[in-house]
Amino acid sequence: MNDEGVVGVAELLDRTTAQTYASWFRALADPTRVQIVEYLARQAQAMSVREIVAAIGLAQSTVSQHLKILTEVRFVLVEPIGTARHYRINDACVDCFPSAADVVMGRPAPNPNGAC
Amino acid sequence: MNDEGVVGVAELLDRTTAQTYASWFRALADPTRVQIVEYLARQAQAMSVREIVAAIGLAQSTVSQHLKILTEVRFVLVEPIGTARHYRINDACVDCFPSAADVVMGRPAPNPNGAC
DNA sequence: AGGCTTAATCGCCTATCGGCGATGAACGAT
DNA sequence: ATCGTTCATCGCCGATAGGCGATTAAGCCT
Repeated sequence: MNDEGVVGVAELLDRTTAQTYASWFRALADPTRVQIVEYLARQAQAMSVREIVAAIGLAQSTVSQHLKILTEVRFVLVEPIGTARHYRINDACVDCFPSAADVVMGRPAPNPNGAC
Repeated sequence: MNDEGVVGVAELLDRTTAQTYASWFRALADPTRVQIVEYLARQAQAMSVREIVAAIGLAQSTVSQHLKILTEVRFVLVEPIGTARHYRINDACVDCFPSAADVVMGRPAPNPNGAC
């Protein structure tokens, strides 16, 4: 038995789109980053790294690394204030964050490196 | 300078909830799994592993591993048919897949191991 | 200038991930 | 009983991720 009994020929979702989706989801695929995002969202103003470190309870270098990942997908925004840097949630990116339904419908993924 | 100039005291999102969120997002944090999900969603009936392997173009063991990860969060469902196993999308899980807004609002995460 | 604070970066370590081929279990057909 | 098919699992490998401490750079304040 070796036929090609495929129903719909069904091209695969192109790899680039799949990778873009994956990079979005990877940003929230770590519990620490989930905590950081939820924490930042609950703050009225932008927070310094020192404050975030105090809240999260991990080393400053670790938190800094997570913040870098989150800013790379524009999930959080930075504003330099003197020697400090203030981080805050990017509400636009929260809105355009893809859903599973987007994946399932094969919708084009929002570009994490461009404007949301 | 060492005061606690925090605005809202702001408890951290509990680690268990954060981990549940992370495991949801991790399921779609790989481009191959995104392709598998999108492919399955576009099929009328459930597909055998052999068919999925043919579509994806990776080794059978690799695809099998990805399917295991996707079934663990109930993202896809399995039905054994003789010696084969037929996989299909779990529409309920697609619907309850968390959004970034859910994380930001600190909503309780849907349980990936229970019913969706 | 010198010292303090803040935060990014570097190097290291361990754990996990994603790929593979090989093996083996389960089942249908002969 | 034996063979073929289907698929999960195992062991291996290189690459990546996540944690840490130490270092470095950049501002501020005396």
